[in-house]
Amino acid sequence: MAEKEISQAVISRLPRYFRYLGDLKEKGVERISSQELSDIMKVTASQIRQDFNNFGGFGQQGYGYNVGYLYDEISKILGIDKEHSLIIIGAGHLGKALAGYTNFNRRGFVFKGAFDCNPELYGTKIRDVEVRPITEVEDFIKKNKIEIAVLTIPKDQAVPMAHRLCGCGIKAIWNFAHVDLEVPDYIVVENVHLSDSLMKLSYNINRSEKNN
Amino acid sequence: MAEKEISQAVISRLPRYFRYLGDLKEKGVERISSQELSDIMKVTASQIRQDFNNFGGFGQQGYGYNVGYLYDEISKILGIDKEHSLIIIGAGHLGKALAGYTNFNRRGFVFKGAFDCNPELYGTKIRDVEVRPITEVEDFIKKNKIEIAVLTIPKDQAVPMAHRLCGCGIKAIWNFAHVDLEVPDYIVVENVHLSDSLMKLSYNINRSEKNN
DNA sequence: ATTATTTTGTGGAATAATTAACAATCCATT
DNA sequence: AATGGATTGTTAATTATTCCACAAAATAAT
Repeated sequence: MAEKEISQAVISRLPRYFRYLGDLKEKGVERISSQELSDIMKVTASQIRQDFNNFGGFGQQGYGYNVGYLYDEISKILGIDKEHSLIIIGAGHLGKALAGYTNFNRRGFVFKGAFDCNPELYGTKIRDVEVRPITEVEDFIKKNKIEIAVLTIPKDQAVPMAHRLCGCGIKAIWNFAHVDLEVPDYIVVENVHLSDSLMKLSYNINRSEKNN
Repeated sequence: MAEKEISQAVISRLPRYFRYLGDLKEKGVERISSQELSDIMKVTASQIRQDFNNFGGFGQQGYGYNVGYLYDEISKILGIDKEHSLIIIGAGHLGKALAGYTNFNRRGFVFKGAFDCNPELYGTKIRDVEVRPITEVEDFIKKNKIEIAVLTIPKDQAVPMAHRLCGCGIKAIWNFAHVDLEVPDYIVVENVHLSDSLMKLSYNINRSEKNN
């Protein structure tokens, strides 16, 4: 099953297409051409067509793309047409913020559990889910077939925790700790390094001041 | 002052170099070659040298790079050798989480104010900073010369809020709302689209399952 | 039905990013 | 001081990405 590998550059753009198509769908727009989408999204029409073509043509010559159909196809490509179970490790503000995003739930990400090492939090609730001691995490993952672990714990705890998680059937880690995790090939890691993002912003302030 | 424009691909890698150099510095490592750094960071030595050379050579032939010096130079490039004042708009969990990152403070990002439109939050405190009504935001920015506004509010409020902010001397917006902001050229926007990140993760779970 | 118009899918050109290779040059040792 | 070894800075080659242009195919109009 060796399909042509699709570059992460393309994948990174899909959620944005998805977002705009969702908006269009809500507005009742039924069809759209790559040119119209190009105008709205400020990317070239050529790139839009190229991107969609990576997955086989979704459009029709002389017509354009059917918004609803394209929306559904992208959701299949992204794998958000199915449910994904998810636990949050680290019940601080960030963990709570992520658990609270109703948006994620709508997209099929189901929040099933929260864990922390602070005994004061045990039994408290985040969106009807009670916080459990971190010692129970392995069992919980196995029993509930959890796919995704969200790591919102300090960097020094993140590496050993990732190690623990890899042994019990987890498929992916959404990592908010400011550290690179080392995991086996078959485990997916998606990093959100907020401080990196803020430094990029800082650089661009600097640059903008020099140029203007 | 038209220096050669440096690609955002390079800029995106600088914070990661910075992080690793900081770790090395703490461990007391004084010098490092591109090859050694390459082994640790899992990128090519060639890319490391190429990246640093965009800003003029920081190394010395036959010696390598001085860790402390390189660290300082990168911090200057990123503009984190100076202080940046920052306010948070939206005092929910995410806003609180970001305000609480002691890391940011260490990097020179100084948390000066928090704003919300929920009257119940007025006067409550986040790290010794009291939450103010959103109506006061323009005055506050002007009086306190705020550089960065962190947007942690719902998407439908984000666009008009960005518009308000642009008029009062803000330099950059760190945007956590799931929407693209339209701002003038001279305002820097750094987006953190968490749902996009989660969708990418979902795609990669799918892919990983097909390939293994 | 025929023709004109629209718009995709796609091959190839242009641009950008990454990697390889190596001469220049600095450090370290004798 | 001279020699050998190490390692950068930099040019060239390779690979990846983006953009252009147009034939093919469908829609819409007459």
